[in-house]
Amino acid sequence: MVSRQQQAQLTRKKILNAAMELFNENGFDDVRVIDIADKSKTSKGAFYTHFNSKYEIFLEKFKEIDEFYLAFEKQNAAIDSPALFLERLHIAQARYLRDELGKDSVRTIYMNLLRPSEQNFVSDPNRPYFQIVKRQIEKGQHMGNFRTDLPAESLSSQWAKAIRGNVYDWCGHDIFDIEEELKLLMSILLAGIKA
Amino acid sequence: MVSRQQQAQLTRKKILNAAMELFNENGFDDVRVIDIADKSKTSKGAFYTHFNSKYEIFLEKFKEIDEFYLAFEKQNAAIDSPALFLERLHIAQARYLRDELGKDSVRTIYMNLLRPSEQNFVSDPNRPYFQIVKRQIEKGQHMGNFRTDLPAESLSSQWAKAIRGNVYDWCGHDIFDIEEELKLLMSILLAGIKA
DNA sequence: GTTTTTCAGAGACCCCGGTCTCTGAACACC
DNA sequence: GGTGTTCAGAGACCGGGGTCTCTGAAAAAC
Repeated sequence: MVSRQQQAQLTRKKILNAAMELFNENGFDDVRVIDIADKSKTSKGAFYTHFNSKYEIFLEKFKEIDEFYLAFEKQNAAIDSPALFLERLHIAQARYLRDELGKDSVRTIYMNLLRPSEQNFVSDPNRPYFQIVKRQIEKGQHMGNFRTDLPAESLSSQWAKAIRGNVYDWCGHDIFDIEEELKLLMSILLAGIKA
Repeated sequence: MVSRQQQAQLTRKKILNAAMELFNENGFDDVRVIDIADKSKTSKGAFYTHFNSKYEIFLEKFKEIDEFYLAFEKQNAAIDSPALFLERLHIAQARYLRDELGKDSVRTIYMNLLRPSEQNFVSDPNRPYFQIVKRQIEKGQHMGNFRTDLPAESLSSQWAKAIRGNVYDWCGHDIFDIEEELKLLMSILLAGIKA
């Protein structure tokens, strides 16, 4: 017989796999916790011993977005202009949200981030995204391209908020292409942080 | 006996009043539909003949925000500089959200705006807020203060989105003062739309 | 080896938003 | 006034997220 710990880890994995498949097939709202329990041949009890909520397990899907950012930074280290880097980064981000994750998933995340219990991982300043943006803005300041009346810290957090507004609007609407709108927004933001 | 219509209107009003009191006392999440029915001496059936959801009745509270914008515009018609006008408008808005509505209510609205069924009244371009912002930006363009490579329509909608990002972040966090953050954000946005 | 403790997990249960059905009074028509 | 029709409203019911309790096997204690 396997140890209790091993068994538990296996159960966790079965639940996670079943959930991912179901979310991909049907979207967050149309998957019930009981469906996940059935598909993974476990139970609600098992589900809630391993995850705190249906939303929490959904979030697992998004852990990889940080890898996306880190990969982007590595691949584009050669870009010298911070403005250009930021532009490319965010266009890639917009495409990732639109084409990889999908509007519905992003909507689910943005909704649940406002639940009182959740702490907002999206705007956690330790995430790679922030670090990357901040580094680029610092770089731009040192190069004399960006204004220095505000610290890089402030500029980057304001930048990120504005971007989040774009994402929020996009995922709450039926229409409008996130990439096109993003370009407009960035043309204002970039002009706003230039020296 | 009163007419059926009169009776219905009275019921509607009783429900609305009870709901407003309860929401103010306990906040959206801690008020159940059955509480509203009980307090108004009606029933769930009555509630749902007059309102489509618990959220819909909550929104009634916010209809007045449009009056706030119109009142602001009337009172500040003397401000000649569009940049100054926009700054004052949004600071007043931030205070209104923070002090009149409260973070929790704003959070509830921003959450529910992402429900698939809702159409987003917050970013409806016909609302007074947009009209006001757009008019100021047009004015600034005519005065030669603001850039004209993008139409006022675009500039104002990007502006509004960035502002929404600020509100979204604020109501999803425990900390951070919306007014102070807004000033930082606007210092970037204004610089970004200047000629 | 036997007894005690722990703990993953099954599933009955609770809670609450929203729906459905049924009732009785107001209205329309004669 | 009598008869059929409409519709506001009462409240049973449903669906689904999340909780509680109980069980039986693994781990610990002896």
